[in-house]
Amino acid sequence: MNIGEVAERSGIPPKTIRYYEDIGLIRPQRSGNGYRAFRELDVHKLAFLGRARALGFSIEDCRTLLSLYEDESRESAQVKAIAEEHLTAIDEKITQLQSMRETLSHLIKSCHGDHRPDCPILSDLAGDPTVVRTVSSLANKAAK
Amino acid sequence: MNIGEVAERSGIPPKTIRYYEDIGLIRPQRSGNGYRAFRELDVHKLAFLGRARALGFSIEDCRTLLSLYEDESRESAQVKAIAEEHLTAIDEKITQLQSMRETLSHLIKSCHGDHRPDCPILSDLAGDPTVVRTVSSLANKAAK
DNA sequence: ATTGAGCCTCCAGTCACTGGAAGCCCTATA
DNA sequence: TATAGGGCTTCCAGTGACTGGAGGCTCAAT
Repeated sequence: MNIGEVAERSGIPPKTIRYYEDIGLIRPQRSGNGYRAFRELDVHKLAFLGRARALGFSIEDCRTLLSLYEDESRESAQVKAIAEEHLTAIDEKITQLQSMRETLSHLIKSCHGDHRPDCPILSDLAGDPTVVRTVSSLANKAAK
Repeated sequence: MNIGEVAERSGIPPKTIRYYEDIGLIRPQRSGNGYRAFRELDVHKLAFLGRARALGFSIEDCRTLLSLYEDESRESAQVKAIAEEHLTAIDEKITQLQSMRETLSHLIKSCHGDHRPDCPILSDLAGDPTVVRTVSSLANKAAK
């Protein structure tokens, strides 16, 4: 199987497949003409990677998950630990984004959005404490 | 004012301040010894940038926001439009993360997390449809 | 005079790809 | 048989927003 067909079947673009080989996630064989020769196993691995990436796992997590998948003496606790750590990271990101969202939507609501220059969004960014006043506390959090 | 004091007062690390000068966000003057010589204006701008970044605006958005801030003939609608577009992007990210979170937490719940190798998380990543079956739909979405 | 902190520039690395250039290989058609 | 094209190859560079480190200059205090 050539890279094009594998890309089609796994949903991973050719460029990315080559990249994954570069960093050692897959090791396709080679044909006499220098083309990569993929087996079913490779397609399977790539699909695995695609799903893991879609869940937001880092490449290094994917590497570990793949090696656990291939390790018949693994303990499911190892996998679960990685997943739980990742879930925690996702929760933190969500919390941070929701905090931004909160502040931003308040600011947007308070802005007329017309032809006049007066703008509470800019005033707040400029540090004017007479307006909505929620961003600087956010900035403090981000700095920590 | 030297860079250290400015970093302290604005909350932006020295490295980042130099970077912001590199990309033209600020233009501090120079002393005879080659040190950057910051004025109050610069500190103010850096604090502005810090707050905008804390709200998740991209550097290019920050550049535009800063120029609007300095433009007395701006229209608040221009600022509001940028903020609204950013809010939409944040909402999309939150939605995507929540979808990951959903799937991941289901998988985690279904995994015993003990010394045995059986693991629904890995089964799902491997594409086994007999298990929880939520990731592949997620992968499809991400591919689009 | 020396020490140490603070400042300078420049280069490289992060993460996970993605785009593009230059060139080889394979198949089909004229 | 010549050629056109599409697919494959490698290698290099760029993305965003910094961050770390090396090597070296300046300044204030001892």
